[in-house]
Amino acid sequence: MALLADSAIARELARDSGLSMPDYLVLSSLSESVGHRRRLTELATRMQWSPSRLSHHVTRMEQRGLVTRAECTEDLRAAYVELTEDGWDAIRAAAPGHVESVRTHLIDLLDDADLAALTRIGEKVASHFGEQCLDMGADHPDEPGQSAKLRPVSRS
Amino acid sequence: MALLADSAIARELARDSGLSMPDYLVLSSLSESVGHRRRLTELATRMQWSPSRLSHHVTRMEQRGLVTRAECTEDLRAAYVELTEDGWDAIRAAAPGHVESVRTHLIDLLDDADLAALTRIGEKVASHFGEQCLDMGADHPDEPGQSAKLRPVSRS
DNA sequence: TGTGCTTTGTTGACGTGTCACGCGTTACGC
DNA sequence: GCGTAACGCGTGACACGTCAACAAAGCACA
Repeated sequence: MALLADSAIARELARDSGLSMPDYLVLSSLSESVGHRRRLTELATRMQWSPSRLSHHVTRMEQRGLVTRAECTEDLRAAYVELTEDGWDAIRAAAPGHVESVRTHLIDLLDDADLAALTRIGEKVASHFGEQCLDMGADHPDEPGQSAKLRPVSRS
Repeated sequence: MALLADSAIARELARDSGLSMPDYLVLSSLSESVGHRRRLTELATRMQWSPSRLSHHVTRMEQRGLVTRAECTEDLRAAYVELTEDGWDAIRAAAPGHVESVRTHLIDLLDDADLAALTRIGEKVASHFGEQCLDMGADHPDEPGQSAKLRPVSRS
């Protein structure tokens, strides 16, 4: 079910933009942040990732030139992850195709009742666990990085 | 949503039985098969896995003594995967706790309408893709290996 | 000041999964 | 039969994640 959709969407993303799904999520989240940068832990909690996971992934993305690490003068333990030019280009190029892909492989298949049921189920399961999957609001919707939320879509 | 449930269920499985989710799936599928054995490709298609993935995973499970490879005399290219004693013990020990876990973390949270919606959505998405996620029927329900289908559960 | 706890992040080992490729076997057209 | 294509499987390189251990910086408090 969702797994099928997921992997198809991921494949299309990789094919069309050379980005993996995690790449996309990181770039997207950074692109929504002030100054296109963010503290590692902050980004990790925001994305519900473990710090370790993010650190590993940032390392890989750094090697491909999509992001950089920058040190934080106020707190010497901390580190910033920052979008590079290439990273910004990449996410800008990838976003439209990706949301399109999500739409055709998932959203458009379902009617309003399905979508409602889906979000309802999501909420139940989420609240059964520790919650905090709520939203914690994007503070600077900058342009790309549509989080592909499950809200109904006004089809043309 | 499903991701949360998934990982919680996987964690419990690992804690209680030392099996990973993929381990469980392989063992479960084998336990439902005639002679507790199956051709690699056959098993792979049945599980919707790539042959490569299954091969890798069987290698790992082989090292832990859960399954064995056996050669196939009719077709020398082919190979069987076979449940060992230990593998059979492992799946038998793990199954009840696992279905219980699925129940408490997913099924029991949802009412009938939710479950109906979930299967409906699943079908839509599945049929949008190549289908064949239909059933291809287990040919020898032997005992364990409950596939954790999304059918409503008669609660006591 | 020093002592110990917390926070932040990195690292290594390892399990898992994909993709591309190679090798031997089988099937098939001629 | 014989050449070739298709099949079944294994493998290596690499991406992705988790877990546990660790280092360094901040912080609290006597």
